[in-house]
Amino acid sequence: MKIASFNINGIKARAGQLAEWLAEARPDVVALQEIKTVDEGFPAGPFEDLGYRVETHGQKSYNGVALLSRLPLDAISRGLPGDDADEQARWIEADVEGEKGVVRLAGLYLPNGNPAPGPKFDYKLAWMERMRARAAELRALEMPVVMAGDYNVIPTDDDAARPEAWTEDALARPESRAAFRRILNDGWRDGLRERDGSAGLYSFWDYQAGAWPRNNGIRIDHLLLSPQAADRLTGAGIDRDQRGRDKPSDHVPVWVELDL
DNA sequence: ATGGTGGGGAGCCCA
Repeated sequence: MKIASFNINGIKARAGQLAEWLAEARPDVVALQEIKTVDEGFPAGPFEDLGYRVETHGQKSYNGVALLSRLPLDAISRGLPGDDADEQARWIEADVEGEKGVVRLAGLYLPNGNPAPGPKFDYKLAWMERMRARAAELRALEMPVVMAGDYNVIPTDDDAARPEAWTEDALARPESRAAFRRILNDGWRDGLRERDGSAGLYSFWDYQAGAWPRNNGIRIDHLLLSPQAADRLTGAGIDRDQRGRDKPSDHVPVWVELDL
């Protein structure tokens, strides 16, 4: 089972590129972030034509996540538990039925948190603690679970071309890295790192200041695996070439392959 | 130090 994550930065602007990438890469299921539309505005047709079922958790203008799957989905749920007053659409879950077994998949768009310090940074850290609580519940299922998405966290200095430029940024501040490590330390594995190391592998290049031609990238899109998922890991990768296309997202797809 | 580029959707907010 090939599971991917892709922050498409606006599905309406990216439907064509996404459909072409799906036809080439043929992931079984994709977690999308920043669809930036309400559910009714999501252009599902092109993806359904490619055999994908579309499940959205949308929001007007900002955020919004979705799952696209050509395998059966079950037990779909929307929203990160732990704060009924939180209206930001950043979390969606489903069971994905593979040939050899079921994977619980969470697609997530973790808050950016800039400027830090400030209320947005406080929201990010509080959201990460809520995520940690949900992750603990998922891990207790003792089944293959994948949490895939834009984490907006640069885990270590190896995950940035210019780490010194990010030291004060919400993506790399010690509090953000510590919160990410706390989740990992509860028993999750970083799929990209697990496979063949990840130093110098990036998933995001800013639109500004020539970040892409200079390869001034960062790795902030991650797939965290429960132990039962990690035991089935057979491959992982980043589809870096997508960043060089016309009108690209500032993120590229990241993926893992599981024997399931 | 500053400003540089995008998406969404209608004047800025967000990244």
